[in-house]
This record gives sequence, structure tokens and C-alpha cells, in this order.
Amino acid sequence: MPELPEVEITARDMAAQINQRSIVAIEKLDWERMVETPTIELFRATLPGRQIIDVGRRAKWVLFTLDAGWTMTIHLRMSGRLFVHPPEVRADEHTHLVLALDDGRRLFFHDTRKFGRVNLLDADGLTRLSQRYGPEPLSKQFTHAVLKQIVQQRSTRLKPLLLDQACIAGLGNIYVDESLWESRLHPLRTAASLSDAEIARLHRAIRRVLRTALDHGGSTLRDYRDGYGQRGQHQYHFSVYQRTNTPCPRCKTPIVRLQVVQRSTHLCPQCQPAPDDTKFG
DNA sequence: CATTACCTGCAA
DNA sequence: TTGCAGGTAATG
Repeated sequence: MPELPEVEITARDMAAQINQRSIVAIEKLDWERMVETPTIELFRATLPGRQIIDVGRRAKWVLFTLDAGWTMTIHLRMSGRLFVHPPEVRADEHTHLVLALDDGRRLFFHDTRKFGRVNLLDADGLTRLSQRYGPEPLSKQFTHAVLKQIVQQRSTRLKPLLLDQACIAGLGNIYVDESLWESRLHPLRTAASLSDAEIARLHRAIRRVLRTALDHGGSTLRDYRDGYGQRGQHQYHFSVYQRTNTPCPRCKTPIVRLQVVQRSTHLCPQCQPAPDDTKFG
């Protein structure tokens, strides 16, 4: 489910609801595999009593800045959702972590597919986490020059490069396809083959696509909900994603679907010409 | 680079 | 019943 826009909205919604609250207890934790670090014992022992100073995002991680130098990080993976509920709301069978707060409300981590992950990191751990990822595409550090550097370093094709969180943080299957359509670049183009003008187009497209998705509250295909349980609306504004056979918004050519690095990929064969070394459309 | 694994639910 | 899904890590 969630890529950068959805994770960003989730983090903002959490900040708006639980900043300055304290965690009084772990009320439910019935899928211990979700806790990556530290040990489950240390996780259970450290979390109660911690105050939530702020909630933010890095790459696709929601970061809960706690007191005493700790940061709780949650990755929603495919189906994770975070909610804050009043005391009377019961956790269902897909809610695998419930944190009781000092005002009686509870933080719910709901995750049907159980791919989600939680960590409790010290300052060092947080630094190491952040270093695993490339620049934030919506930050002012993500300039044309930075993208040029990234693109020219790699010999891979565009789609796998853009999906690689170590190159650029936060893009996933939806927003890669949308960004490539927006910039009129074929996903199988070799990264190093891009001209300056094409890099500029890609740079602007990535930022525009992510900003627009944020403005629409993210995309809900099936599972995504914001921190208040609401669906996103950006799925109604896709240009190519899951729009196979519908007309390209630019040129009316039917959108084509193919497989790139094992991921379903959507593009306009007219606007996004295939590179010479490909036999795909 | 491709394949498999991790999970559940849903649509074809 | 099969295949597919927004993510990622671990294998050949």
C-alpha cells in the first residue's frame, strides 16, 4: 500500500492526534515477529512510560520521536494502518499492536498481511536507519544536480532505479509508473542514457506526482486509510497506474501493461518510446 | 538479474 | 482454484 504520500499523511495524522501523549502500556502485541529490534523483552520493557515528542517520516518509515533518546519506527509495508481510537473501540484480529496512552485513547497498528515492522532505536540506530536511504524527493536537497548524480552513477534501467530506496527514498510501484509517464520516459530506459533535459523532466515529474498525490490524501487501492480511517482520493487521478487499455490522458493511445523486474508496469507506448535495446512496447 | 519468501483477502 | 496486490529481504 503505502508509498511516500500515504506514509507522510499517516505520520502527520499521528502527530496531530498524539503529540505530547505518553505511552502507559503495551495492551496488545500478538505478532511478535513485527518487532525487529531490539529484543522483544527490551521492547516491552522500554516502551511503557515513554512520551511521544513528535511524529515524522523518513523514506517509508513512520518515526515516533520519544523521550529518553528513543525513536519508535513503524513500516506499514503492504497493508499496515495506524489509528488512534477512544477507549471503547476494541482491537480486531488484524490489530497486532495496541499502545495505551495517558489520556485513555489507544494507538492501533492494524496490519492484515502482517508484513509491517516495528523498531525501537536509539540515536545511533536512527542515524544508521536514515543512512540506508537516498534523498527525500520532496526536500530542497533533492535538486536536479542530485538526481543527475544518482542517474549517471547507475547502470540499471529507470524503473528498478526509482524503486531502489537507497537511490531515492519513498517511491513505490504506483508513483514510479506515474512519474515515468509524466516525464515521458520508458521504464526500461537505461539510467545512464538520460539527457540533461530528460533528467530535468524526471526531476520535476517525481516532485509533481508526489505533491499531487499528497494533495489528494494519497491513494487507496484496497487497504490504505489515513490516521482517521479515511480513504485517499488520488486513485481517481492516476494517468497510467492500473489503467490498462484506457486512453492515455495526453495522446489517447491505449495504456499498456507489462512486467518490469517482476512488477506490473503501466505506460503509454506512444508518449514513452521504448529504448532501442528492448523488444517490449 | 530472477526467484522465493513473508501473509491475507479478494476477484477472475 | 489460481493469480494478484501498495514492500522488502534473502536467496541462486
